[in-house]
Amino acid sequence: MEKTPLAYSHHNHSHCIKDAMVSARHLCESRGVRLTALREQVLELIWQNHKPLGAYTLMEMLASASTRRVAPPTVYRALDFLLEQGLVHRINGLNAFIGCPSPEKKHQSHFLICRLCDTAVELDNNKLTQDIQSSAKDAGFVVETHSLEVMGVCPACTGKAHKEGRAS
Amino acid sequence: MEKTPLAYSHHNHSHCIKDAMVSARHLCESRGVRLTALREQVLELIWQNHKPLGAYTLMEMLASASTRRVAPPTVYRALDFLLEQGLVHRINGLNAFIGCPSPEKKHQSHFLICRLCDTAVELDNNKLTQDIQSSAKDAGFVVETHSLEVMGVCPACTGKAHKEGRAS
DNA sequence: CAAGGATTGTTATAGAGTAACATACTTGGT
DNA sequence: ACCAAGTATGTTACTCTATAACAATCCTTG
Repeated sequence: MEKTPLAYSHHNHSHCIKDAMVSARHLCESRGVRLTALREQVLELIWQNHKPLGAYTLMEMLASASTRRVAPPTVYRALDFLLEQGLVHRINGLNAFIGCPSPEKKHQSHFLICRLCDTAVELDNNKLTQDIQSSAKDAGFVVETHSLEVMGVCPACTGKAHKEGRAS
Repeated sequence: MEKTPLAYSHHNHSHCIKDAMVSARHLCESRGVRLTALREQVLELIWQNHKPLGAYTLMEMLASASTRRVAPPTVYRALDFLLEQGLVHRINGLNAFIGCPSPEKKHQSHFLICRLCDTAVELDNNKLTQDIQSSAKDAGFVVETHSLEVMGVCPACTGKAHKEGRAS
């Protein structure tokens, strides 16, 4: 327990959002792809907090933000774009999506997902990626992508549980 | 590339099935849980090959095997039981289920999933589990379970691709 | 054999994702 | 400025995955 990820502590989350939006705009510009109003809006909604959001939740958020009704393809197409550009990741175990904190560099996603508060933190652990690749290679397998999802309890929730334990 | 998993080579698959069924029966007996006819049938269907099967595919197989119609809850309940007992695993990335080759020992599931032939092989790599746990621990996270799904091309399909490459 | 729990059947519905086609918006060439 | 082609979005309908709720049936075990 050395460098606790930001998501686990109180922090000015508007910075997270702003940073994500700024780098998304830069990234899309430099790649010559269009970060349209809709895509930007979806990305911003996803970044509202550090918890993965389902496509249908996003759909409702979009709908309530704009009076008009929003159908599934609208949000799925935006998500497809954001996934392609590496701006968001999909968490298979939850059928949900979360913003990527480092979209500029291609990487495999490793997540710590808290059972209690739903917060999902992306690990940036290159050694793990290499361990996984070498494990697969030992079996003669050619790796293209991989996904690692770790379920458990985050440090913030562990702390709360301790306090409650003492109080009761 | 040392010990190629069995699933990648030609093998007498009836042995795989029989082994799985025998150990499932032993396991359930020793645990005092009931491996009913339905559950046994679902497990046997799952073991038809080394490819993950979706719940609805299993449903159709059940239906066509028994004239009567089979509804989703029937197969999902059997799958829930088999999952609880560790007799099958769920592959989140595919919404599919596959038999566990070593149900007697509790473990985290690591899969190599071939994009070309769909074969999914379970790795038995304790070191990887420990690496993942220590990575999570560094972030102050208490691990309960994890799932690792590696996508790519299996050695059998890599071989075929090479042959085709030469031929054309 | 009766009572209680576990298992399965049945109907309906929720949740996640996509196909197909219509409409609108950009953009580059003339 | 205008048109054509490509890109993006709207709309409708549908498929696939999974579960809720309740009824009927099947074990046990006293």
